[in-house]
Amino acid sequence: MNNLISIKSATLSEDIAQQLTNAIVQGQIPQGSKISEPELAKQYGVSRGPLREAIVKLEGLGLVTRTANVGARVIELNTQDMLDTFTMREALEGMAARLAASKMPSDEINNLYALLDKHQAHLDANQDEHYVQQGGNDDFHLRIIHASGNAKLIRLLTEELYAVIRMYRRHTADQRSDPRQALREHKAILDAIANHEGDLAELLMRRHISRASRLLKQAMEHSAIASRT
Amino acid sequence: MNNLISIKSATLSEDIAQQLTNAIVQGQIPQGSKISEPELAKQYGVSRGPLREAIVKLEGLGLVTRTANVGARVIELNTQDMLDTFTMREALEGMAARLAASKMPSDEINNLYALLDKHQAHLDANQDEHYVQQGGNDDFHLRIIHASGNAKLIRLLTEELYAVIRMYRRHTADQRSDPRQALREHKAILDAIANHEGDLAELLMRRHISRASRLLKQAMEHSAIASRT
DNA sequence: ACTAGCAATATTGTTAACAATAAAGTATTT
DNA sequence: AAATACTTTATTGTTAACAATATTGCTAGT
Repeated sequence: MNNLISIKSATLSEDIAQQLTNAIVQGQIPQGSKISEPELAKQYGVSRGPLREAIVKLEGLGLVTRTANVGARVIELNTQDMLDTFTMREALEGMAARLAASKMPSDEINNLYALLDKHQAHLDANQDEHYVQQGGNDDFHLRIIHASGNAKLIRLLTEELYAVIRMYRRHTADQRSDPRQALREHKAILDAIANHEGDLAELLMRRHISRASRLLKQAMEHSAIASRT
Repeated sequence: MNNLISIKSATLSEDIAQQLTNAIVQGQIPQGSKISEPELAKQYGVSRGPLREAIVKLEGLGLVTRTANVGARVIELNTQDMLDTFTMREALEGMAARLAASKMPSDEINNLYALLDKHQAHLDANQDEHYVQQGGNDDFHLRIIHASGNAKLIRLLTEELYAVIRMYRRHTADQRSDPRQALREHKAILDAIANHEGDLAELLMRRHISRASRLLKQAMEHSAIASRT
């Protein structure tokens, strides 16, 4: 069951943390469910020590909440928390776009234009398929974040907040997102960056995320996730 | 030695994490020093289990860095990391000020005006003493952050990033900060919030933090901290 | 004298047993 | 029959011993 992606990390604890993160983000461990230490330890074939360390890490990532002498539970997605999280994203990725506009080397800008062309081609080819934000190295947002050159910002967005964001994206399946509109916005942001217009880049990135957040909100309110409370 | 503030938490791990955080922020455990598990365990009178959990938490707070099979080291403050951190603060606290401008109830606004008056009185009384940003409930910034009403933002700023920010503040002693100027800026920010001018509040908060960051940079470059590398 | 390889030591990672707290179930009382 | 107190059970928190890795110090060779 766990032979999906079994990356041998340097330490068991890291390995388990990674696997647990994926399992939670992908919904294999359902929202609100209790994390039983003995059960999971047996399931992953480790002792409770490394498993507990992993749980502490997940708590830091905001994927589980722990209460003393009771245990850990997987968080439950709800509209308010999503809105709060995306407001933070607005602030942080907006700043990332601003920084990128002043620092991004021209060859990387060209790479990004090429990436957007690739996305465009993909959209033209697969007419109806809803163009998922892939989350890999082809993710426009990740590229902008890295281009900010701010190590702390990069770590916060790509390591600490990213898991939760991915969770929201995945569980709502981005049904109503309009991929062509998103791509247009990406292009506008990149144009601003290419022209070294930091103010504009920040503004556009904020609007882009704000719009995504509104769409997600609608999707959540009309889906089972909201009513699962 | 540790009877300074020995808060009995529900669990040993939390307790140790709190004590270690304070010890690092206040410099009792020096920057760059190695965290020896056996040593600290003996010192705090606990076994290595809870201590390790505490270290994992501190890693999440960015106070220590860990490498597998080698151990944990206290971070070393340096100018670049400080600038990166304060850039994030600009984005996040700027957003907090914007949100506060749209949400803050009028009685809390009055409370804050009273607080600033108190700060003013304190400055008038103690002419030369450099008005430390106290970090308690009297801290203007904390009040604005809480007024944002964004639970995720509050947690991030006051629980995850705050320890490191306090560390920078303390280790540079804010020598060159001009408390009267800072107070004027606080008043301007509060005015904007009182008038529900979100854009302005955000702009002013960003400038305020940016200025503090420039001053800190100067202080660090002319102090022993920068040369300790 | 300096470098390279090896042995010894100490530290971290992991495990399993023990203690303490909370949850569940049962019995007893009103 | 319902509610409360108590007992039992299971889970979390903690400890101490064991395994594995990295560092240190020594020896030998050039």
